[in-house]
Amino acid sequence: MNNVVLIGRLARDPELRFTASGKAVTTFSVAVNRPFSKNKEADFFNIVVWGKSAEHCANYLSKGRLAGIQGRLQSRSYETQSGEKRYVTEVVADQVEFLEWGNREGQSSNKSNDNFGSMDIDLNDFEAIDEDEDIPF
Amino acid sequence: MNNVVLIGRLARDPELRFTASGKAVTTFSVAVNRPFSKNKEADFFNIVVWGKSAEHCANYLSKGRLAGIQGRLQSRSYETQSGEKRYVTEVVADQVEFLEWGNREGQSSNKSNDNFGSMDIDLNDFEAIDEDEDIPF
Amino acid sequence: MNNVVLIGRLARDPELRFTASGKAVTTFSVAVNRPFSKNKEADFFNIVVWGKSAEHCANYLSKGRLAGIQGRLQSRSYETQSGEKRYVTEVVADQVEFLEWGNREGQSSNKSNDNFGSMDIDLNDFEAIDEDEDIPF
Amino acid sequence: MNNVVLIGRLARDPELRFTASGKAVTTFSVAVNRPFSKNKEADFFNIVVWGKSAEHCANYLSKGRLAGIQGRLQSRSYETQSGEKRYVTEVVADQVEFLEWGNREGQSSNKSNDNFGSMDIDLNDFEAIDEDEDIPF
DNA sequence: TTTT
DNA sequence: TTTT
Repeated sequence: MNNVVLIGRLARDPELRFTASGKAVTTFSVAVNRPFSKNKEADFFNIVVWGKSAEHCANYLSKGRLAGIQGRLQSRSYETQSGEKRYVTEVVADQVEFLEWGNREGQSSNKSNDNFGSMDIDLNDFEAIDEDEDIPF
Repeated sequence: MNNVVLIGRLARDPELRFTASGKAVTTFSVAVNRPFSKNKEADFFNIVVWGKSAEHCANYLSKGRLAGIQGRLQSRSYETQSGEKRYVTEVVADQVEFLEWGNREGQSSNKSNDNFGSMDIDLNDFEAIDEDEDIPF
Repeated sequence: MNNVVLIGRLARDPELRFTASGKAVTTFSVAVNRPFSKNKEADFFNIVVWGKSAEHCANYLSKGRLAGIQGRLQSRSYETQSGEKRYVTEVVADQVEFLEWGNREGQSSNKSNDNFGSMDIDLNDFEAIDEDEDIPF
Repeated sequence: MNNVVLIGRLARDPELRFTASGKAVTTFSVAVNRPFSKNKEADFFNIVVWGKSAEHCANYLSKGRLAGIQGRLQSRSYETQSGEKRYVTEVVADQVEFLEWGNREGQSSNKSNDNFGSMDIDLNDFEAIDEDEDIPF
């Protein structure tokens, strides 16, 4: 059992990449406010989304937008350029719910929690990443 | 371990009551849309909130508002007027997050996920309910 | 967002059925103890499991066994034989973790949280149910 | 909303410390097996428990024991001895359920999911830590 | 190294 | 730097 649910705002725009085999992966950071914290403290977590949902996130989310995330916690290790082993903990999302909508330029509108309509997203012009390459946080 | 997280819209206005000992309890029903369901199917659940959070919900939530709910699942039995025993399952909320704000009369604005400011709510004029009385769904 | 996690003991043996199209569905009831409750109160919930996991549950779980359940809450209505409409809330499990193992006759052993090995289950001799027929709680 | 549920085995014995003001804090690492992973991969997470529950964990958990953990995800930064800023993500547990019991020396027995009986733990002989001192992972 |  |  490994289950995480977060609601928070994107701390930066999502980044969409592709594995060598063409699988989409989107990463972003989310700020989750602590309840009852007057000084507006937040925790920041790295989110990884795969597949079709990755493309939705890249297309519909942007910095500042509110999102609900359900997934699992994952620990991963990588080598630093100086040869050190480092450990990170991130959330691999199974489901991302857009709790706020708006055009990229500005004002948001609330159609959240409705279900997706059709969408025409263009998935060209994105950098490819190697399969199994480390997530580039 | 007993943990539930829901995001949905209030299907009706919340109802605030008080136990004989003065403890606040708010109940409402929430509609949670099923993902990928074009025909906009939803599941409806009864939510129970106790204490200070009950008062917040009564004051800030209303029909149609979007809320995030974290709590535990509870099964409860009661006698129907004809003497039958009936079982209900409801969610007892530990935490309710207001994902949409607006004045009671109408247009909503998005200040969600901010922390509470001060509030002046008047808790008079509410019906009392007996302590341990069944939740009146 | 609609997410439930429970840990509890089976209140009765699981029941495996099949839809007309051959899809496996297992139902059982689980008792979840309330924390800090000396008098051993428990909440009882109905669990529905579909597909391959349904077969695993029917084969490896039995009354009294401890299980971890992750899934989503579902509300469903049905007509009683006297024509009344009744509502039930149940948990549709995405994942069931066997936290206790043992042969059906008796003593349990703890190999929980290991991953599944191969298994040879015989799926004959089960009653068929109609597709979309109401879950028979 | 910030909610995590894990079931896993302790990767090492828990460590109990106290803040300057006398508040108990226990830390441990938990191994959560990935489902369907034949090669027995696991994710490892650091858990922090405060207060009375911290004392229960220190007293009843040990390396290898199975536990269910419910809490929230927390990001924390600290300075490395060489002056670098480092970020860690850990789980602050609200609730720890002991899914396996046994005496410290050896064989485990399954009385999990029962509620606590009385306990006599001696909280002397533990190192104090400064209030707000970094959790010593 | 961050969101509102 | 890890559990069964």
